[in-house]
Formats: sequence, C-alpha cells, structure tokens
Amino acid sequence: MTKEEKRFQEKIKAIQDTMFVLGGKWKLPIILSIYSGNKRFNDISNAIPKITNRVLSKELKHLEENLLIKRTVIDDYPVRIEYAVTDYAFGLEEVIKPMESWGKKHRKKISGK
Amino acid sequence: MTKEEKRFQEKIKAIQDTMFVLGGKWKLPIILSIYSGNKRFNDISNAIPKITNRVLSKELKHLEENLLIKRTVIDDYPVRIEYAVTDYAFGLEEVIKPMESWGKKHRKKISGK
DNA sequence: AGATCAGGTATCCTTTTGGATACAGGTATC
DNA sequence: GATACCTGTATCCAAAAGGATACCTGATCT
Repeated sequence: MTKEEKRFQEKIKAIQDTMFVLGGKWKLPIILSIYSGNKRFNDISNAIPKITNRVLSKELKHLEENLLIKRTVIDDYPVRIEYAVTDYAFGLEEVIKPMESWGKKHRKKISGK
Repeated sequence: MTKEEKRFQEKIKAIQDTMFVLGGKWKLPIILSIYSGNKRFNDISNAIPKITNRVLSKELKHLEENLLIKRTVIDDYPVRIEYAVTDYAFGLEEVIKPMESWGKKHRKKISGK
C-alpha cells in the first residue's frame, strides 16, 4: 500500500467513525430531544413518538458509550433516571454545522437539477 | 410544533442528507479511488478488491445521481466508460475535513477512556 | 393484597444493505 | 464461427437495522 493509499484509508475510517456515532434514524433526534430538556426515558419516548422502547434503549446506550450523554440514577423514592447531554457533546458543533450546511446546499443543488 | 422543534427537524434532515450521500461502506472508497486515477469500472473494481460488481454498480449510480462523479462513454473501439469526480465533489472538502477531524479526536477519546 | 408506574427487556418480524455467483450483450480477435 | 474482454445485470442469500408487542422488576398507592 502506498503512503497516499494509507492516508486515504485513515481518512475514510475517521469519517466513517463519525457517521457510526451519529448515523441512523434516531441518534440526532434523541440528542436534540435531551438537549431540549427531556431528561427521563418516558419524556424522550413521548417527545419522539414513533420510536419504540427497544430502539430508544439501544440508542441511549450507544450515545452513553460514546460519551455524548450521561445517565444518572437519582435515588429518591421512586428512583428516577435522568439523561443529560455532556459537555463533550457540545464539541459536535464543529462537525454538525458543516454537515448541516452541506446537506442544505446539496438538497438545493439536487432538487433544482 | 414549536419554532425550535421545526429548526431541529430541518437541522436533522440536512445532516442526514449528508450521511445519505456519503454513508455506507463503499461510497468514500469509490470517490477516493476515482480521484486517485481509476477511471474504468474494472480499474475501480480491482483497486477495491472486496467490492462486488453489483454493489459497485449501484454505488456508482448513486454517486452519479448526486453529481459527485460523471460517467462518460468514449466511443472508440472498443467503447470505453470513464468515471471522473466532478468539480462539485471538491466542495465536499468543507464537510469531510471536519468529519475526519472529529472522528480522529473521538477515536482517541474513546480508546483512552 | 392488588393495582399502578417508571424504565426498561425479550421475542419475533420486516426492511435495508451488502455479498456470492452466474451470465448477458456488444465488440474484437483468432 | 468460437472465444475473450468489458461493463455491467439477475438471482438468490446473509447480516444489520429497525419495528410491534408483550412482559418484567422494584417500588409506591389504595
């Protein structure tokens, strides 16, 4: 493999990592929903009506593993669980802004083709 | 739906559009392979050994529809087909650079958790 | 004791994405 | 006329992502 090929492989891997973290149907809606103030499992579930419990649960785990949200057990009676976006998640701005802006430009380009 | 919710919906749609265009296992490798000088179907197929004809063909169509590559029929004998990245594709730089850089940072963050 | 609620799991199913293999159609070559 | 090359297409299959529905656990409420 040439040097250039290796650089490309790493570039591809990094970009695909980003898409692995944010990709799929629900990860962004969930992050933004929690950011908007929905802290509890059922709050989020109601705010995003079409997601099922199974998928919400899996996605929350994924986001927690990737340090974008934090799950806190609050130990009064009854025990509550609260989700919050982390400070680290705010670092996403640097990538989601360009993705949003390219996506918008691209939609215009394609629709007016 | 509140104003804020609507803004979020549009943000999400735009970001997911970007991921629709670039996402999946092969789209970036194909773009970079063509950019590196592989113009013919079989060149690309050989440069990316694990892709099958079926998938390569589908992905080339997707990239062409999204104006990132151009397919040209060259009419001597035998007829050849040449693929090239478009000028428009160079505009991806503004989005793939931040995606690459966030992806790299994130991998470090996660692996050293 | 029985009902209720929060925060999920468990099981099964459908859709989407990608892979394996064969081969087709048009031209050129032997 | 048979054979080979190029650019795909056709058919079938496997894996991954997502959806529907039921249910569980631990606590509190009546």
